Amino acid sequence: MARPREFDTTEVLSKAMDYFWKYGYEGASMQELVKHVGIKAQSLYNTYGGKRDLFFAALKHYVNQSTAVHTLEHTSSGKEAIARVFRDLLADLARSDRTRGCFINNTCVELAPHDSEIADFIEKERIRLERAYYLALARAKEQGEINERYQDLMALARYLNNAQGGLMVTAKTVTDMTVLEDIVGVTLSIFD
Amino acid sequence: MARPREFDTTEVLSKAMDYFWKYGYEGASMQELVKHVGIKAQSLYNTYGGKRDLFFAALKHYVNQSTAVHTLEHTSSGKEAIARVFRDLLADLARSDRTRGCFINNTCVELAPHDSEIADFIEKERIRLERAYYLALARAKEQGEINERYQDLMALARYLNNAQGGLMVTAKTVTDMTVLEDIVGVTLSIFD
DNA sequence: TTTATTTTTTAATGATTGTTCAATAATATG
DNA sequence: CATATTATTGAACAATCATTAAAAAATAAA
Repeated sequence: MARPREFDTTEVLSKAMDYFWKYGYEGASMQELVKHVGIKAQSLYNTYGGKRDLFFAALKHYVNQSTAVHTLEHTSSGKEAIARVFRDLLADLARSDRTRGCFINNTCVELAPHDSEIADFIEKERIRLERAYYLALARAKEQGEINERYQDLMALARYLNNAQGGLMVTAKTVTDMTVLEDIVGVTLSIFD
Repeated sequence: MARPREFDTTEVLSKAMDYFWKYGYEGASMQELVKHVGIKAQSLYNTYGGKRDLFFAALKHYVNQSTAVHTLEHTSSGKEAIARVFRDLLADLARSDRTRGCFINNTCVELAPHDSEIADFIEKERIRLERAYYLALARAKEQGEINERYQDLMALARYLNNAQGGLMVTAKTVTDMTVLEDIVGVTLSIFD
């Protein structure tokens, strides 16, 4: 009935995500982003709406392709699941560009204070990760992997979530991987 | 010899800090900032230089008026010094606007990847705080306040610094203070 | 009081911002 | 093939951006 789209929707979204992830919302200009994603401005506005809509879509795309929750849910040992999340994080930080940080955290810092809808989305993501940590901790407890002096598993989950978020911010300026390894080492020492 | 300045230099700088702290660098417009600080644009440019110069000056002003390092250095008990830093942090978060977060952390997220001079400044600040934590931990160790299974005091200092940074990011979306209290509780439980 | 120097004021600068207009091109269905 | 519908193209839009030009105002020293 009509002319078909010539680009892959999620491919362009992924490129837009890369750009916003690197430059943030205010730091990104649509004219530069247009060059980066490889389609013309009008096509972009037709398919995704305005800048904020595209940004929000990119943010949702980010959480869909992130792996922490999946790792926490699909590793049988609770303690090992948590350790693996942090191990994977360190491996990523050693491999890729550390300065990009976590897109969710970046957005939390930049936009959450000025966009309540995005703030709500981020808070729900935080709770989703918190729950995943909690369930892994509950499994760990059943398996006798939790030191008895820690009774409040929800507090532990929040603590781990916080450490993870902190790590992605700390990694933005730190060049020495030892710093990040030290942080993870002590963070996970509560299991010893 | 010449016409005297009609405004207080550090007073205006403090107002500029408030504005940049709230809106970030890219999110802040000079025309709005001018209204907020109460002097005309030309006076602003005469005294502080361009937008980035003013922002950098505001950031330096922020670290000069921050209290964590001072608290760590001027509390005799090392353990108590560290506990007090986190207690003060929680009190601040309960009292004032949580969404502002920490100006250094905000800037670390927004600008560190694109401005190496600012990244260097932030990294030096991180190291300064890390050292303050380390010295407090060394005092704590002398006073027998450190569990013997923790030998690497620098790793502990980095861990505490990371938890503090994470807390300021987490606080941006969290409305329930219990979450933040849980985080601090578990973070400091390594001393038990 | 005159002069030299600097601040303040008002208005404007060119560049860049996000977004859209108008025209052309490409498809599916009738 | 003709038509309806949507995608792409290239140029343009008003608004806002950081910054500054030019003139008036205020002071200290001569």
